[in-house]
Formats: sequence, C-alpha cells, structure tokens
Amino acid sequence: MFDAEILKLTVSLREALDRVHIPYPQEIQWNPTPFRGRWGVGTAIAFQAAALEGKEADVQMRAQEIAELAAREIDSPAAFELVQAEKAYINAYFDIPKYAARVVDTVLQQKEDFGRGAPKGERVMVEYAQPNTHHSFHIGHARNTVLGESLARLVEFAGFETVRASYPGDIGLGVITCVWAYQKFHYGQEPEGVHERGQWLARIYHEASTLVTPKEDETREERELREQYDAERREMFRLWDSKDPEIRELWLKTREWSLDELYDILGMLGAEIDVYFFESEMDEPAKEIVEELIALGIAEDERPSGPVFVKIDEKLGLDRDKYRTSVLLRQDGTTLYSAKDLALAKRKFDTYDVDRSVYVVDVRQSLHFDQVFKILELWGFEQAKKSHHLSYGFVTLPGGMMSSRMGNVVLFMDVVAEAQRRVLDIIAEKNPSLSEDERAVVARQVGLGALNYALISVDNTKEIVFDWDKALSFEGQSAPYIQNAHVRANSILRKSEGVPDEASFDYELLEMESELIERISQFPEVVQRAATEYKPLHMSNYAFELARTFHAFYHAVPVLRSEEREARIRLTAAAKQTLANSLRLLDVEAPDRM
RNA sequence: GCGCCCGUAGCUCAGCUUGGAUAGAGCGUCGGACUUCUAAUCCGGAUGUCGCAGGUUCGAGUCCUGCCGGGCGCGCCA
Repeated sequence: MFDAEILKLTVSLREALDRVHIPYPQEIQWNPTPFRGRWGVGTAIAFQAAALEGKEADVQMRAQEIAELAAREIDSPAAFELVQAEKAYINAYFDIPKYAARVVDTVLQQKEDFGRGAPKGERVMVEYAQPNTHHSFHIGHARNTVLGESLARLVEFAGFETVRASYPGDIGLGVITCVWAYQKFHYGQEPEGVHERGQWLARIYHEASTLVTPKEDETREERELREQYDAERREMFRLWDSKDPEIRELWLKTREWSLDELYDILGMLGAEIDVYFFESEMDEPAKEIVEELIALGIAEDERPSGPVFVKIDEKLGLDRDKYRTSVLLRQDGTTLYSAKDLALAKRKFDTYDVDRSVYVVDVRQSLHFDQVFKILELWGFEQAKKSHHLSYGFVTLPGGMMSSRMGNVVLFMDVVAEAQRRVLDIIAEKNPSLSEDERAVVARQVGLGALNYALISVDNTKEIVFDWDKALSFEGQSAPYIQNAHVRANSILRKSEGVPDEASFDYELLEMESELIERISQFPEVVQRAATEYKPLHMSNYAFELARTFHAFYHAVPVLRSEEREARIRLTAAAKQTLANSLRLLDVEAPDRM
C-alpha cells in the first residue's frame, strides 16, 4: 500500500550508493522489519554490495560499513522518519503519525473494497465443485469447494474478471450402477427432504457397488448373481449411450435429486456458480474433437482393434516417460474422461473467452491434467500455458481413504450439524444473553467457519486426516479466533456510539498500536499474492496474524477510556473492516456477536 | 522402472515461489492475568541434528544433485 513511498526510498538509496561509489545489484528488495512495535522496511542490499566487491574480505563487516555509509548518506524521503543501519541491514522506519492516519483513513473510506486490486483485464475461470452425482457430498468435496470458492473470491478481489464453473460428473459406470439399483430395488420410492433423499441415493449407490464387487470365497450362486447384475448395469449403460428414453428419464430424475443437494450445499457455502458444465454434455463434442486430433496427426487411431490415444512424450520429443500416453476413446469408440476434458477446455477457451483456466481437482489427477494441458498445447491453444491444476491432498479418515463406493465417508452435512451443536453448547456457557434467533445464526456462521478454515489453512499439497476435534476447533488458530477478534472490535464500536470522521495519530503510539496498523497495511499485498499464486493459504495465515495482533492490541491498549479515544476508535474500526474483508475471502462469515 | 507431492518442536502445521536479522504458530505442558472495551482472549517459561549426505553461495529450512522414509499416479476408471 506504500509502493510509491518505497519506490522513492529505493531511488534515494540508489543515489546515495552512487554518490559513495558503491556498486550494488539492480533489484533492491524491501521487507518488513522484524522488530515488534516498530513499523518499517529493510533491505539486505549491503550484503550483496559487499559480496560484489569480491575479495576475501569479511562480507559481514564490510556489509555493516556499507549499510552505515548508506544510512548516513541517504536523503531520506518524507515518508520515513529514520533510516538506519542495523546488523548490516538498511532499515527505514515510517513516519508513524502521518502514515498511521493514512492507513486508517484508507480503510474506513474504502470499507469492503479495502484491498481490492485494480482491474487486470484478464478473465479467469475457476472450476471447482465437481462431485459425482448419485453420490453424497462428503468432507473431501467440502475441501474442494471451499478451496475453489476462496480462490475465486481472491482472484476476483485481486482484479481479475472471474467466472465460477462447476463440472458435476453426472455420467459413468458408477452413476449408472446407482440408477440400475434404484430401478431394480427401489423404484418409486422417494424420501422427503433434499438431503435425506440425496443421502438415500448415495446409500443405494453403495449397496449396488457391493452387489457387483467380487467377494472372497463367493459361492457359484453368488458369483452367477453378481455377474448377472454386472451385465445388467452394463446393458443399462449401453442403453443410456444409445439415448434410450426410459433410461435417460430415470437418470435425469435421480440426477436431479443429487443436484438439489449440491445446490443447497453450494448455497450454504456462498458459492454462486456462474456456469454448470455437465460431463454428459461433453460426450458428443469430445467425439468430434478426437476426430480432429486424429486428422491433425496428434492422435493415433487403432480402432477397431485398439483405442484412440496420444503419445505425448513422443509428440513433444521427450525420450523419457513423463507425460506418457493419454487414451481418448475406448476401442468401441466411447469417450473417456481425457477426451471430455479436452472438449470442456475448448469450450472454456472459445465460448467463455478465458485467459486463465484454473482447475481445483484432487492430486490423483495431476498426470491427467498435465496430459490435457500438453495436448491442448500441441493442438495450438495458447491459453494452455495459463491453465493451472490447483491440486490438493485428500481428506482421509484415521482408518484410511474415504470412498463413496465403500460407503465409509464423513458426510458434510453431518459435520455441519455437529459443528453447530458444539457452537450452541459454547454459546450457552459463554454468552447466554444471545437470543434464540441470534444463536442459530451464530452457530451456523461459527460452525461452518471453523470447518472451512480448517480445510483452507493447511497447504493444498498436504493430506488432511479428518479429526472431529481438530476440524471443529474453536480455539487458537481457527476461524472462531478470528471471528472473535471481529466481535471484540465490534463490541468496542457498539459502545463508542459512532466512529469519529477523522482523528490524528500525532502522539506516541503504543507498540501494539503501530503493529496493528502495520498489519492492516499489508492486507492489499496479501490479496495479490494469494490470488496470483493461487494460494488461499496465504490469506488464512494473514487473517490469523491480523486477529492475533488485534487480540494483543485489545488487551494492551485501552480504547474508550483513553486520551487517544478518537484515533483508537478509528483504528478499531479499520481493524474490524480488515478482519471482515479477510474472512470474506476465506469464505467465512464475520459475526457481530458470538 | 518412471513421474508428481510430502518429510520443520511430543502432536498438527506455517515459513521454501523472491536465499539474509535469534527458525515461527496452534494444540499439549508448566506458571500467571477476568469488580476494568465479551477470557472462544492475553502474558511468560520449557521443548528443534529444519529426513540424511554432498554441492552452489559472503550467507541455505529456502536453490542444485544423490540417497532414505511416506503418499499418489503411470494407454481403453474418473
């Protein structure tokens, strides 16, 4: 937020070093100083300058000399009250009274837009929320959705035009297996309630999977029955493929039950999807595309004695196995996932005109996306280079992998219900004055927030072993901790009877005050970093740090009964706003009371 | 066999993209702080061969190479 000031500082430093004839590298990098209660930036340029002089000289000592020389010589820009050499670093400290007011004024003026980046003139599509239909939404899907939604909010706020896309897997042998079992064993049944019905369908899927999975020591009768069932579901898939009206209708009806549940959950998570692509819709375009790739000589066609595939490594001229071979069509000409993803990518590029395409999909599909991007490149799509697979590790159970097919999943709705129960218990104990209505709202905000934060505050590359107590932690590094900072700020503001229109920070600030101001001022940079690196984790870390700083401020600095009441009320309001903006980007709501 | 990811405090994890100031949090543990803006909080203590070995560098948790351990994946599942 002080780019201009820091640029001036860089220019001044360069001039100073030139005057004393010290060579230095082109790039001068400034980072926040690590000292508590002092607000400034520092650079390690003196080390590099000392090293440039070469020789066997003691770089450490020479660096300190250079830093001192530079600090003495520099014509310090107005923004900084002091430039000094410390441990061979050149540190510049902000003129706090002036810049504290500027930070706070900016936040209070821009409000929910504080931190928003300038328009970048690029369109990003974020694809997430791709659960299979006819299954149930479990905690692993929640990781995907929360990660995707947070990323979408970040890139949008950072200044990209953003399109949210969902790509439900609504067809495949698994889906058909469920439809088959519904028709054979449960036809005409339909439980009440969106989630009850969705979960019931998922149980049918699990039952059906068990029926068609070979058991150990099965008897001949069991085997024959299983093989008969397997043949029936495959026949149903064939009928689906040939657009049999009865099967299609059955499939659409049950699909809708799953989608109803998905829409409801996306609503709870505040994910407003702009475009739904369905896997089933990619089937026909995929076939056309494969023909084109064959004609272009990119894909090889061995039908009917073999499949259609692309030997990617060979096409790229690699002599090692890296991207391997991607099979696009089965021997019988039916499409595979790879072909459908090519069709989807083409539609994104052509119809939606996206410059960057991000796929939030679990890590098992890393090779698949590497292959898709490379084939798109071979095909001539420039955007393929700006396509990114944001992969994430699975959410597993202490006992191992979750699997809808095996029926051992932790359902998202169950976790949400438990989270809300736990929050209500804590409210009963800590804040009994809340009304019934408020309690219900707060339970949802805090319960869901805790869960979302737990899923987002671990690096996406890492596996999460689901643990109820960890996922629903309300203390320490957690959403409730951050929400509570917001509540405390709000509580002060409620009692302050308004926020003064302006206030001067022309007094000796306490350590925690300047620290809080510095932290707030970092928010816009964190937005940019999280968005351009596709890493919501940066924001979750920042939000926690900001909350921690605020809690410390809250304890150490009296606001309402102090000489500096006006300024501190404004600072509190700025902190509250920045906390709210941070939480929003993490897909966590910011309650006013809890 | 090949490819990708992970290995940091008792446990769970930040920090690695852009090498630099005593390696940070949370949980747990020990000790303190509620007549004072909500204690879902704060303050302080203890706890580290940053998987191992080399290399590059004035400087490596961070970059490079090899190895070890774990996970995932590798032509007709998605």
